Amino acid sequence: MRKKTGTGKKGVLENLVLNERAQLVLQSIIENYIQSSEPIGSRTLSKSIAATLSPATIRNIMSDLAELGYLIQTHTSAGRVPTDKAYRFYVNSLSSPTSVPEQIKQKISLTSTEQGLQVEGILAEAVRLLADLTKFACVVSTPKASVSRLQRIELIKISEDRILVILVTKAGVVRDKIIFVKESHSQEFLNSVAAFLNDEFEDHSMQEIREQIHQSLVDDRNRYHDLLAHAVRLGKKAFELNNPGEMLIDGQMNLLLDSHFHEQSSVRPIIDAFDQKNAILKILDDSMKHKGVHIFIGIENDSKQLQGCSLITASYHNKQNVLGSIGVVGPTSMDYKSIISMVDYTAKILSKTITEQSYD
Amino acid sequence: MRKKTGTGKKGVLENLVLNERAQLVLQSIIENYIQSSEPIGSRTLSKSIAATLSPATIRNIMSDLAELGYLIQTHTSAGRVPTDKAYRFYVNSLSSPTSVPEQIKQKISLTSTEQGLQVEGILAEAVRLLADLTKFACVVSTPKASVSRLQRIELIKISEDRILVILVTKAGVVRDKIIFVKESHSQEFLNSVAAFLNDEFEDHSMQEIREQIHQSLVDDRNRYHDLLAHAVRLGKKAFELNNPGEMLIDGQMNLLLDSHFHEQSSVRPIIDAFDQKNAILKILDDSMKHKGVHIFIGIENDSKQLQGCSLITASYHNKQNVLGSIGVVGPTSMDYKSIISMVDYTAKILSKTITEQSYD
DNA sequence: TATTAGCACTACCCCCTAATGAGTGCTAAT
DNA sequence: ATTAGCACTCATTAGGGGGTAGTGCTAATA
Repeated sequence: MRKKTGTGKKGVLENLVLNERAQLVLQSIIENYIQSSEPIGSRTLSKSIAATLSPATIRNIMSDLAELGYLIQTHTSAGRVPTDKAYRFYVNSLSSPTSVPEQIKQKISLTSTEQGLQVEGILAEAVRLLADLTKFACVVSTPKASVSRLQRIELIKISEDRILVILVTKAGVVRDKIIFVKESHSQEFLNSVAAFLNDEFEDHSMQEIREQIHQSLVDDRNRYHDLLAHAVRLGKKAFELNNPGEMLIDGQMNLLLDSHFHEQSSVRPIIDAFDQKNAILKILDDSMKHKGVHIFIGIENDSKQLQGCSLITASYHNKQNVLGSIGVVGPTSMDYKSIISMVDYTAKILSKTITEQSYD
Repeated sequence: MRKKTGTGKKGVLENLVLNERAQLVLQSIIENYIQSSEPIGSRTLSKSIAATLSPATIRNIMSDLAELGYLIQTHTSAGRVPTDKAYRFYVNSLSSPTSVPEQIKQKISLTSTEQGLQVEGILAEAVRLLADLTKFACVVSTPKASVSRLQRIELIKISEDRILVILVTKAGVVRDKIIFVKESHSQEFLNSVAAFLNDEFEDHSMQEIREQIHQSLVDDRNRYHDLLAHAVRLGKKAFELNNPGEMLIDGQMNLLLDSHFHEQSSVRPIIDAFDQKNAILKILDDSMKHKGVHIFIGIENDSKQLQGCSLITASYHNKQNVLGSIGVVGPTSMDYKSIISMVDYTAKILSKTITEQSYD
């Protein structure tokens, strides 16, 4: 640790703000480490750095940066490694959003819409694309059923006591589930019920529909007629909260094979987080609340399992609503600059593709 | 290599068939190796083996087995390791299908049907279950669209030039895709068309439907009336070969973490095979052709990528048809005995669950 | 004749040591 | 304020010896 000159406490810090040179050094360390994923020493740095500083000077600066919590050493005589705090500083200082190189841009195009795939198909392609591009694991949350609006409902008789419900939302998501009934209905009757529900509820949000159905159950009790009664009863079941919100994952393998995670054990908790889903879903949900790219670095994550990695997310939307988020999960020492721009660009293309598809 | 006594060439082999003792030794080596995944020496074996043989005797037998291609040595003074040929011998000699232990049986139960999930949901649960149980990667192929029979078709207007087609098969699979049209149709009109198609084609196989539609296109050219003409035209598009046959994967991670694959590099090609899908799909398809459990050991696989692993598959079915296959992908040194029984049992439960759901 | 005990030999594995080298912190000179 | 120089630390590497688990061969034995 570097001695501070008594009262002045002049070093790298003036009112706890890094001076320009220190910033340069820190930035340089980070970028070097991102590339090599090995501790950076003062000598190597003095060569690669733009400004001409001697190793000794750099050592002093590094010492200060270490004291401020931007760097740590794995052991006494090793080089320095950036902390999560350093990465945070780094991404914050990346004011200018780097544009994606033209050759990458060309790769980011979604063709599944031409094959007539629904939104989930598009999402699957997007997440695969991003995983291939970044060589990390990628996730995307599917549009939330509760906020999206009904396009159409279909009721299909499967057997005497089971009906297949198909819900299509304006956002372009198709969901199906089976409901169980006590009495048998003919397919014709189900058609009438479906027609009624479609007339009544097209363009209403799922949330709204649930409430209204619950309402009518009370209001219309006296002027029951057969169709209405059954429509309400079946509708109630059909619109019950189904799948709570899903996500698609791709490229998990990339994490295992990535050099930044030196030991397998450090990937294990992340894999577990993927299996459990909820921690990651929460992050994706949160990132829907504000526009633009979101960055969660290591220790900043609420979930312990994810504190060994960073997430970069961006929301995607159609004309009217934010639908979900797409993101990459990688080591804290990932190449933020390029990954951020890729996620950003992919999310934009995804939004564009979906918007074009559902003119809605 | 053991010297053969001149003319007789009597050792372990009589007419190229292993004598009983050699079989016992080989089996014991395999079982030991499956457990420890480390080369087996004559001394260790002489202790663990049932019959009381001295290490020297065992060495002689081992030498013969090595010469016959059942065993190899990693280096001169190391123990023996079974070859793929040995595993083949081993599984062939496993005549009696071991029954699944009761406590495992209890774990193998599919609850997704209670949650009103469609066949794909059930498959997803089955493959996850099997992956958790075996600690290897597992795959399942979804029911082939071409062979399954139509339950119902729905046409939903998405925009002026796009129609969402939903196909429900008797096997319980819901498929959706979007088709593009030149002229705009009202939803009412689409309903009529769908009604017509449903009347006409319910319970016909997809293959059949495609042929018949192509037929009518020729036959009915003179007695065109609007509905029919459009029904044929839309139907043609709707029933065009869509998704070529999908598969669900789970537990890929297990492979990376498995001790049998000592170095990561050996898993890489398998991962690639998962990404490309076709090699594995082919195996699953093949395994649909005959009943029971199928075993593909290392070198036996057509695909180079899969020659470092073994696959154990079993088909699942509903009342009438074989629908697809479920299987596990693991190291060649997996515990065949228990894995086989688990795959077998899971496939049976899967079939039972699906059959019960679609009484069809 | 089949089996086994004994023996020489092999090669990996583990542990210890020494040498290397990248890196630091401190101090004194610039 | 910067830098050169120096002593020091500690991970990594290479080399050497002992231990060990294994082999193949031969000769003795049942």
